[in-house]
Amino acid sequence: MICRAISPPRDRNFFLSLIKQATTISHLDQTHAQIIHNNLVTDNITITKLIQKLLDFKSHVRAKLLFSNTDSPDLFLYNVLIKGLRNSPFDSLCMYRSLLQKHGFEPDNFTYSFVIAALSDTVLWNTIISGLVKTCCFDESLQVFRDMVKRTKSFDSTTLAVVLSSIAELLEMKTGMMVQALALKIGCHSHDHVLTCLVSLYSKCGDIFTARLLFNLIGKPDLVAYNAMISGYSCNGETELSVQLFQELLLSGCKVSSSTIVGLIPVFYPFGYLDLTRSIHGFCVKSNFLLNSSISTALTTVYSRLNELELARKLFDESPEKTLASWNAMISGYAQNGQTETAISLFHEMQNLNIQPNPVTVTSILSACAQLGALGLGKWVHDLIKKECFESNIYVSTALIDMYTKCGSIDEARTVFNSLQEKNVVTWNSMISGYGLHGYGHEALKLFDEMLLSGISPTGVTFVSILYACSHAGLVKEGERIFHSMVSDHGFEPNSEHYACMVDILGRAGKLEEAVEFINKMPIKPGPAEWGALLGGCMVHKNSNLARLASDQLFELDPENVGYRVLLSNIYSNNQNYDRAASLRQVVRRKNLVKTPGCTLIEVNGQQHVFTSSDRAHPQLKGIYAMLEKLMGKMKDAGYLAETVTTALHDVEEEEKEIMLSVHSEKLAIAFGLMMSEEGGEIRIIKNLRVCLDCHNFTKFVSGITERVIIVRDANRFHRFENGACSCGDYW
DNA sequence: GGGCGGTCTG
Repeated sequence: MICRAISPPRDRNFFLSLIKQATTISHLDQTHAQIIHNNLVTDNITITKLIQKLLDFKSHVRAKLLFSNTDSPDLFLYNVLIKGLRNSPFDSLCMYRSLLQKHGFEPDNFTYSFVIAALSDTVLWNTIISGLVKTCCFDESLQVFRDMVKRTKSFDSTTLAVVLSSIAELLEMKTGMMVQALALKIGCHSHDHVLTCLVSLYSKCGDIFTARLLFNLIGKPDLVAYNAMISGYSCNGETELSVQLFQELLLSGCKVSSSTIVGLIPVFYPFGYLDLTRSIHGFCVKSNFLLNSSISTALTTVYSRLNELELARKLFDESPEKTLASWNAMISGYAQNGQTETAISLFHEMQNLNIQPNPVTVTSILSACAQLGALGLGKWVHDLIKKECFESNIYVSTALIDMYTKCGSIDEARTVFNSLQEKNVVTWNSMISGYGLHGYGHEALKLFDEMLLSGISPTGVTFVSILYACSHAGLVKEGERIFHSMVSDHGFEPNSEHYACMVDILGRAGKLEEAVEFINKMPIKPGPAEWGALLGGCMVHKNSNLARLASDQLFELDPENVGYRVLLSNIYSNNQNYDRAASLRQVVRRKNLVKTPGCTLIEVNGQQHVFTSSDRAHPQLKGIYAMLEKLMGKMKDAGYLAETVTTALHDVEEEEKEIMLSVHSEKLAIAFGLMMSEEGGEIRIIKNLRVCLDCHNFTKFVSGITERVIIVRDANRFHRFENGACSCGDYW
């Protein structure tokens, strides 16, 4: 077609006018062919005009191709290209760089104005957005992006890729899909890096199916794309597929990177891939990947989650370059597995090495303090948080609330709660369960309503917390109302924990028959939690027949658990059924089941003291026993009778029982607390088991006689003793 | 263009 149009040789002006008049790309094609025919391709003026016209027609690819075939481009041609490519700022900047590097031209004022025009359109915006993403200001980066879309239409694939990674962090699937639509609109949806970001976004939002479809659209996935997909499978619990893709990558002969391994390590639920973790570990040893701190941190984490703390610690100790994340992984590993003292001592070690903690570190330490009841250390950490300005971090403030409620300072917790600008569902849950722990059922219910009003959706945990609060405050009607609203208003399918809470509510309130009926009507098979709750209710209300029913189920479901046998034995003793009580204890002994020994902790001047039953080890023992004797004398005058019958495990002589009871660990701790504190000061103790009836009674008397407030945290809740009464209303 | 560490129930 083109050949037919070729005419005899013409001069440059002729072609310039042809170019100027061209109204379609095909006109330009014809003109281009004639220029080639007339050997005018080396004429910069003609070629420049041609390129300019191509750029006017937005045919950037053709313009760039023509330019790359130009032997000696001059400054003017460069300027034309930089200006014409301003809507593809990346290309525009590439031209500018090539101008400086390849040809050594001095750019003129026009060059600069064109570069700046390109920059202000897109690159400047992209730089700001990616800067925000790099500093984890994801919300702000989205705001800037929205601004950019509003003010200029010139976002490019780089913008979208950066924004998508931000959206993936925020898990805003809907926004992500809108950006995906924009990508389709401007024709960069099929760009590999955009697709890779989309794979990552869909994986993080849990839609692994779509993620895989998008991955399949990438023609020849590079390592980064593979890494996104491998880690996507892994964090969605598709461990086998993750490993499969990893093997595929290895077979393709590709050299994997540290990111590949980090993504592959199964740190997410479901746990239990110990063998796989060991083989990844082995692979890392062979390929020297353990020198990489990210990999050794990820392995430390997964071993911790598998309860393999020794393996985790070995990795941590052998890691040549410990980052803050390595320390945090190890500390949280200990804290989450209940090795709270080790967590704290590792924290102190870190401090001695002058390594500054970050919000992640203090969150774990606060969790350890909460479990331990270490109020002194918790307050010290709170000061540190204020000093370092970590208060705005939602994890930190939530952990702080949890620490204060579990250390008995519910008012402090509420102060922190009120001061927060941002609260998520976990924050609300912590405060609600805190009120439950302290027996403040009505406050918990009020807070629950406030939470719904503020637009936060409750989770399963919220309902456990609120039902638990109802149970500990004897709020049967309210509990039943919440349970029903959970199903009908919030569309939740109750799980075993929720059913157990309801059994607990009914059982504690003495509605034992109703509780049994409730269990029988459950749509799922009742487990240890439900029967255990029933047994607890039977103990409070001294019903040995139903206790028998519950324990038969429990012994079958959980034969190794001693607690249930002890509970049943207490119920028998209580009904003077000493034979049965004794035979149960025989079973415990014969089966070599170990009863958790009771112990009580008290903090004096920031130092923790632990007492066990009939403790003989404490250096101030003499004083403690003297104090105890003095108290007993005064209490007997006031009408105290040891609750031997209901509490003791053994059918021994009355006097002997009394001696046994008198040395329960909480009594020792209270006596010690009285000795060590100022007149009128509060005493706080923490017990690992549920407080027994006698100790509860004892503490009520002590609070009356000594005019002290005594706060006791037991395995279930808080008791605040004041003027001879307890905040639980003898209901626990 | 991708990766590791943190809060709430029983």
